[in-house]
Formats: sequence, structure tokens, C-alpha cells
Amino acid sequence: MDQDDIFKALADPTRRRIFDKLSTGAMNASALREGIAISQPAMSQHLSVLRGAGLVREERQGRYVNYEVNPDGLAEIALWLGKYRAYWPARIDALRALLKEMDQ
Amino acid sequence: MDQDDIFKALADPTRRRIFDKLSTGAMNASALREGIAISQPAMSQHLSVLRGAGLVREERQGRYVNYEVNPDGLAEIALWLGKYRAYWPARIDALRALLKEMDQ
DNA sequence: GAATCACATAAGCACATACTTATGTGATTG
DNA sequence: CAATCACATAAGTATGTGCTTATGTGATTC
Repeated sequence: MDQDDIFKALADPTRRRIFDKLSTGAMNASALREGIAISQPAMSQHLSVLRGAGLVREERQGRYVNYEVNPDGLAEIALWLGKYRAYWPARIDALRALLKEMDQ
Repeated sequence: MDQDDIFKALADPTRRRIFDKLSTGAMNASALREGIAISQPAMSQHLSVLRGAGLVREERQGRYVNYEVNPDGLAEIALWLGKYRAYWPARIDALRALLKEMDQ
């Protein structure tokens, strides 16, 4: 779950799409496949990579496996981004607005 | 300069290291090589990828080419991260503190 | 203006990665 | 308990990627 694993995991557009879908709510691997043209093994492999990177968590539920976003992975990216705050100012108003939103 | 280019660019640890070094201040390709065991062509190729992703800008200065961080690339990552703000709360205090710091 | 410097580009190669088909595994169902 | 379901893993393959050596290009220097 280091930065290398995280960036490598997110380098694949399909995995970003899977992660994005998961962000709308926890769901199992079969539900994740709906709307994404991908085979069952491919989905399983992608989820394994996302899990290894700490971007996703899983939980067995009977014969289903429920997946959900793991905030730790996102926090790691936030920390990486934070290192370069000296270069943010120009276009970062949107991000600042989001954080204000969170304060409510 | 889309998200795919950005994440692919950052997926390589050498490129993240180059970007990190550049974040300490603009410098030319030769200066960037110092302290990083990398050939001249390899450096040139990495810089080309970073530039294509919009993470870095270049400017000819005589026979040198000066490189600097391009804030647009970082802003793009911030926007990506912003989509998942619902999952931030747990560990995001550091980021929030950084933004407060910027307000000063 | 010939040599040199800073960097880019070309071509080739070793390795990584994302997919496929086939099969394995643990849990539920009839 | 046999069949089926949800998912994981294995093995093979095609493509991508990061490096190398060799060469090209534009600018400076002597």
C-alpha cells in the first residue's frame, strides 16, 4: 500500500472507472461488472490490484464479496499532493471550496 | 494532458522522483540528472512524458532547456481527488491544515 | 566554421501488464 | 450431496513501457 502501488493501480483507466463506480456505494464484483464491458477474471484481477494498493477493501458476504472504497488510499494521494502545495494557488479554489463544504 | 496521461506519467517511480526534484525549483535537464542514476536519453524521455501529461513545462534558454512544475497538472489531480471527497474525512486533516496555511 | 555542448529522437530489446480461456474454491441451493 | 453460483487463480499471449546504444539537431565556443 505504498505510493508506487497506488499510482500504478490508478494508471489503468479501467481500474479508475471501477474505483469511480465503487465510490457511488459499496457493491459486489458482479454488480461492479454491470455497465462495464469486462470479463469476470479481468474484474477480479483489477480488484486485486486496487486492494493491494489500499484503494479498496473487501468483505466476504456468503458467496458474494462486497467491495468498498478504502479512504486510506485516497489519503495517501492527498499527502502526495500536499507536498506540492507551493504550486497549487493558481487553480486550487475548487479544492478549497470542497474543503469548506466538508466543514459544514 | 488528460487524466489518463497524468496517472500514467506518475505511475513510474523515476518520473515521480524527477517531478519531486523539479518541485524544489526550476532547472535544466542536466541539473536534474545530478543525484539520479539515469542516462541522458532516459531523462529526456521521462521529461517528454511529464510534459505531455501537463505536469511540467519547458523553456529553451540558449542550448539549455529549463524545466519547471506546471500547476495545471497538479490541479487536475486535485480535481480527481475532489470527486471522492465523501471518503476523505478520516485522515484528511493534514490536507485541510495545508489549505488553511495557504489562506495566510 | 569546426568542434563541442545540451538535449531530442530512433531503433531495438527485456520486462511488465492487461487480457484471454481454463480451472479451482468456497458457499448456497435444490 | 450434486449442481450451481460468485469469485479467485493459473497459464498463455499480445501489447505497452522503460531502458540501452546510436545518431540527429540547434546553440555556443574557440
